[in-house]
Amino acid sequence: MASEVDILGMLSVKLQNEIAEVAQKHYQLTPKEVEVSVSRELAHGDYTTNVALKVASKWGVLPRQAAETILEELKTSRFIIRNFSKIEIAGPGFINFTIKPELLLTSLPLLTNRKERELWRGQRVIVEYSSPNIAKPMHIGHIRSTIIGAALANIYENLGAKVIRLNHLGDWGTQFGKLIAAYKLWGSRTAVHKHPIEEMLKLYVKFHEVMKDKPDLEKQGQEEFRKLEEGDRTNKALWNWFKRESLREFDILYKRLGIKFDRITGESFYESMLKGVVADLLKRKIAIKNADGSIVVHLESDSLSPMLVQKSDGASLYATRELASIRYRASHLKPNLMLYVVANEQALHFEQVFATAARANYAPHLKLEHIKFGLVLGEDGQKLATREGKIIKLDEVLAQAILLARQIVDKKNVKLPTKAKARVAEVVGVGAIKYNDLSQNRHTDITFNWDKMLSLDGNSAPYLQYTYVRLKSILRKAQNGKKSVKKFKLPKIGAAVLEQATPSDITMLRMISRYPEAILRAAEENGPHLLAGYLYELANSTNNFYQVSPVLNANPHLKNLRLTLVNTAAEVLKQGLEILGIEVVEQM
RNA sequence: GCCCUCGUAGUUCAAUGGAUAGAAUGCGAGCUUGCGGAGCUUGUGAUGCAGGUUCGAUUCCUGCCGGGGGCACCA
Repeated sequence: MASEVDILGMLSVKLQNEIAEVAQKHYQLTPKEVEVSVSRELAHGDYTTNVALKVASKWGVLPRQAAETILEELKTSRFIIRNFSKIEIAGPGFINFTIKPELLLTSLPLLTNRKERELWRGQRVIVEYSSPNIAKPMHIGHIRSTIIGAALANIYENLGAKVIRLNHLGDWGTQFGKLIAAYKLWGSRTAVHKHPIEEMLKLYVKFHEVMKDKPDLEKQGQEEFRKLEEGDRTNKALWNWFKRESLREFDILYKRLGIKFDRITGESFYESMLKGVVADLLKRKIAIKNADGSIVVHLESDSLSPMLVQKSDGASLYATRELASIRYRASHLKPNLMLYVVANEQALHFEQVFATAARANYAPHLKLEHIKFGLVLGEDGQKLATREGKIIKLDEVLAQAILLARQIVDKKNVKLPTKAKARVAEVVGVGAIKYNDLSQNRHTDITFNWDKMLSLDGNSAPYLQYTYVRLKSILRKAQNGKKSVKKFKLPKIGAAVLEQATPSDITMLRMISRYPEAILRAAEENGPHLLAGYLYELANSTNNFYQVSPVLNANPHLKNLRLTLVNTAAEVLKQGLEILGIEVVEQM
């Protein structure tokens, strides 16, 4: 668990070795029989590095007497004396080591410097996220992939990786045959041009409604897709147009959400490679051809159901395109890790695709990972289905959130210029929506709820943004109108000032110091909520801190210390929120 | 039937196998000096059931119950 990315990590690793050594010496155990695990946490208001000693199966947890023996020896160690202010046995199996605050103080300036923690330097990471279907509105279900994916991309980038952000559009497949068929039957060029996605969705929904009475319609849709895949001019032109119009609408949303991609390539990009993939799988007997002409990969030996890679009419499938994309990306983009940020409902699909890719060796030296997340369910707790037109549109949710934020700004900060108010409403509204998703474990299903989605109190983005604003306000006052905040340089502070520090100062110092660890853990678990949770705790300590500790009116030594804490906390909050894709403002 | 996933205060969510299971919200009680009350302090209240592994289980394993999703010509 411990990695040497920051002062805490370095101390933990050394401590681990130190204790293992002493334990071995006294109890003649081999290194394998000594297991030392390290955890770092803020416990009982006191920041300590906690070491749980577990010595093989011999005694189970370390007995008290053994712990005391080890403790006595450790107390004479120069390393311990230099770095820790307090050591004590704290319950069965636990020895608490309290790190000297001055060590944390000296490492403060390094915290916001990402060069200090580039564990992923030289690695290439592909993050595929958002990936909406063209011709359909982006609904509330797309928000999770978009926001979680963007945050993960930022997290890996912050750790030094070269990140490639991919938007793999759903722009190919039978659904477009259906849309083309529907357009040919009932479509109007002017209507589609006026409200592209809205109109295309209407056509798609109508197609499925009519299909209930006329099952033949389904075949018609499949036929149109087959023609599209064979290069039919009319169909291709229609498809291109649908795609253009859709992207135009998506861009507005992405801009508002502050989401960027390095490549927007869609499934159709791999169209020319599909036949090659199928032929390759057939040739190497990974896939077999059925009597009806369909081609399938049997995965029973991997305890998976078979995966179809070509339909009996010769058309391709989702899985075929996925395999082609893996093959292409592995050889052209050469990533070390590829993350698919896609809903849990596609778990089987990815297991099948990954298993097949492994057999065909399409992704050597490349780790493929499905970052799955729970669905956003309707207020009735049931799945939201596009086909039935039962959706909550993303742009409506955003508009609502911004509106609500605006009402609050108008009330809370009357003096702010109108332009600034609009900006605050935008940043707060969008931030609240994003944070709502990023602050919770991605695995659970979310039941959509307007009130919760639009909540601006408590554990929410506005709370963090507000904390940042308060800190900046203090810094502005501290520099007394001189220059910009950016140029404000804090004087050096010596360790001696810590003698005057209050518990609240030390808690702040310790909270701030945990920042690198939060980013690391978020990457390890592919869970942005771990970073969000940390930032919330930091904001919490901060609000408590300036409630009880005067900054500007403190004596000069304490004032310097506290200004340093305020400045660093503000910087960490800003940077941390930026990694999550949430903006801050200077006043709100 | 098989597979994935979830089950924690009234509600919405946390908790690398570790210490007294944390927050938010709701409801109750407080906070004029000092930098912004979108805040702070404080009370209230929870691990679906039954086994197993372990010194120790919300966490890992097995079974059951319950919610959601998926299981070849949709994506």
